[in-house]
Amino acid sequence: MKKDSRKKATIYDLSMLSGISPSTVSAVLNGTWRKRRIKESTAELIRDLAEKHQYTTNRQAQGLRRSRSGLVGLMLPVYDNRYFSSMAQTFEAHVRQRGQCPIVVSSSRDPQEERETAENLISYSIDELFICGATDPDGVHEVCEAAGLKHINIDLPGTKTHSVISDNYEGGRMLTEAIIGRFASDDPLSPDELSLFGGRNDHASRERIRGFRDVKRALLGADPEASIQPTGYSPNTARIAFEAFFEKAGRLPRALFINSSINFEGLLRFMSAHPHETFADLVVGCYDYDPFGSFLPFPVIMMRQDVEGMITKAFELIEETRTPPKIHLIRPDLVPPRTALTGPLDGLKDIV
Amino acid sequence: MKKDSRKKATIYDLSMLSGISPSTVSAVLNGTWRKRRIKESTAELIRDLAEKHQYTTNRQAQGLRRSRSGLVGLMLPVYDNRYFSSMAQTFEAHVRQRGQCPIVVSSSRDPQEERETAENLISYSIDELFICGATDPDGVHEVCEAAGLKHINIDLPGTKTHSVISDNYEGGRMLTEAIIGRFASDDPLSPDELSLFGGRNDHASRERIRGFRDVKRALLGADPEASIQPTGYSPNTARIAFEAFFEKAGRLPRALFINSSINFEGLLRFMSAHPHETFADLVVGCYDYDPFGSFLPFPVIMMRQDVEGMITKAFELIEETRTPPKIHLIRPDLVPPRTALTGPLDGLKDIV
DNA sequence: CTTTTTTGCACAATCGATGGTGCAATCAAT
DNA sequence: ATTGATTGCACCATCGATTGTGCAAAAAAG
Repeated sequence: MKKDSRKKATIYDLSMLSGISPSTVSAVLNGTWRKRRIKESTAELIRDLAEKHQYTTNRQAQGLRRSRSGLVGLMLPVYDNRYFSSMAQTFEAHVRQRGQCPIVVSSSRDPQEERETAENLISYSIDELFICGATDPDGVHEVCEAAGLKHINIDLPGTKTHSVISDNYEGGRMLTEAIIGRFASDDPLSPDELSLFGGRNDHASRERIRGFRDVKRALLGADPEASIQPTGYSPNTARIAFEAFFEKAGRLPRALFINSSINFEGLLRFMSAHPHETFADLVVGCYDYDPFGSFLPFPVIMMRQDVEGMITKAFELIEETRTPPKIHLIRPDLVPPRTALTGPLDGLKDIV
Repeated sequence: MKKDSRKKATIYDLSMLSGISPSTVSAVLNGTWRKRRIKESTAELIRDLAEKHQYTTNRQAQGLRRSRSGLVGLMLPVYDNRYFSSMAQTFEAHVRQRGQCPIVVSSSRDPQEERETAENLISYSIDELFICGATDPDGVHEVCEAAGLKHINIDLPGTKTHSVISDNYEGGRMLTEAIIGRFASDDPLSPDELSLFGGRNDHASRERIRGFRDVKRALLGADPEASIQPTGYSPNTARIAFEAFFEKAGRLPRALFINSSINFEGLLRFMSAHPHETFADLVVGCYDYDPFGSFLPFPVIMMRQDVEGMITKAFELIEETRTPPKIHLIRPDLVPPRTALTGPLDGLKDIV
């Protein structure tokens, strides 16, 4: 019946079978047939044939001809935390809704890898690229620009194209205020009892730290230099920093501002090596929301970045290439301890 | 200098510029030039020119010709939990190491969407597909088979091709034993004090439930039917089930077996509506590991599925198409409360 | 019954890379 | 010097879909 059920049917196969020219078959199947004045009955015939032979268009050929692929890319630093995984989840939903195919890749926060990954995606003629949390957004920009690829920065800003990021300064302020607010006025926090851990020398960290400092100075009157410990975005370096602090001070600070949930995992590693009592009076503020993190045995205040808002805004802005690059701030939300928020998964239907 | 720095250079451009034929240029750039007896000096010349003009091969054209794309696909149900996000992270690392390009998509546990997603990926001529946690693996198999695409099941097994999954029965047993073991012999658990929540009618849930029942009967002597509540894989249906139980019984069971971290989030939602005291003597066993979940204020025993092991095995088996389909079990690990394990992120280098 | 207009479709070039084949030029062998 | 082998590369068809163009046949206008 079929020539080789193993090989996919092409427009040429359908052309042979129907005696209709390949170009007409193509027009019918890609929807341009009205414009080409193809008879309704011919179209019908071809559609039936296509269905019968399970025709699907070869996207490589289509992409080659059209020089676009229908693929929309999202480049993430990593997958494995709730902030970035919800970013991927939300992104997917948006792209699918537009009838395109999402493709997500990670680039490990390595500038070199970021550029290579972009090159690679470009070689597949992706239509748009969302650059999320890139260490060197402008480097990636060069690559995209050279290929005429629409792109936009998310989470960490660049200077060469629009960026949609959290309002990290405001977020830093809110979180710091909330942490300090947890302490009663009869037992107030002293400046050296509130430390910041995690992050590195990127825009987000700098802004959060700036917010932290401003609020700390305003409310506690001082901000010793030693209370800031950027440890990079890894659990282990954070753990080591906590251990070091503990060694030196004999205890943890009463209050911690942790720069990301990844760094928070460093605190978990520290915790597993120490008894409960070490954390009896600890208050943690964490920039990033993780539902389980919110229910730990001590008060954990979290900042939830508005992923849905950022993605939505990014989709609007990626079209906008006439105006000069701008940074768009999206306000994050303060999440009180013991709070279970809904997420992108809640939109899915569930079958039992 | 360049004709249009906006359009990427092709082998024809390099051909024009060098006076060397396109086929020779192609051979040099794709590495087959020795086989074609191209002079070293010619190759050198072309390589230099390619470098100078930032040539990168057009993968669509290459894919069209070769009918393979260099893309390796991973289909996930969802991104947004630590099990699947670590799956994506680990998968990426493996694919990159093989010099291919990973592409990850999610299909929302919807059989229809699973098949369409597969079709879609196939139309991009992906080389291999890893089908993870599919609701209808055999449906996806048909699609892959028809296209002659190598594929393999992970996490949930199919009957038509090899599957690599957790040893859910053993895992269910281990977890149930561990939960029961938390209760002292002077205050032992009664059968109706241990309930299972979450999961649906899939292979993984069934096996875990079977393990749960077997151990429960062996150790506690009975297993009332009502103690099993499959709620689907959504936080909210799980929350509702907890609420319902609480309404009826006036309290939660002393011990819970929760079928996945997604369902565990349903417990968090329940918790946020109830005071701490409700959970004072609760013991939870959760199938899936989440580092933050491990540190909640009550004992949480978790099963970590061996993602690295599963991916590694899957890569081995995907080549193996001669032997009849088999299910390969990978043993998960029991994680005691308050344990922070390292994950795929720990392999990345970190720059501060 | 012509001429003009419209309808319906076929033809052929093109996108960029690949690989089988063939043909000069160079070199080795007799 | 003639034949045969080897080297080095160009030519061209091909992968599957798209799209500008052209041309008959049918329909409408005169």
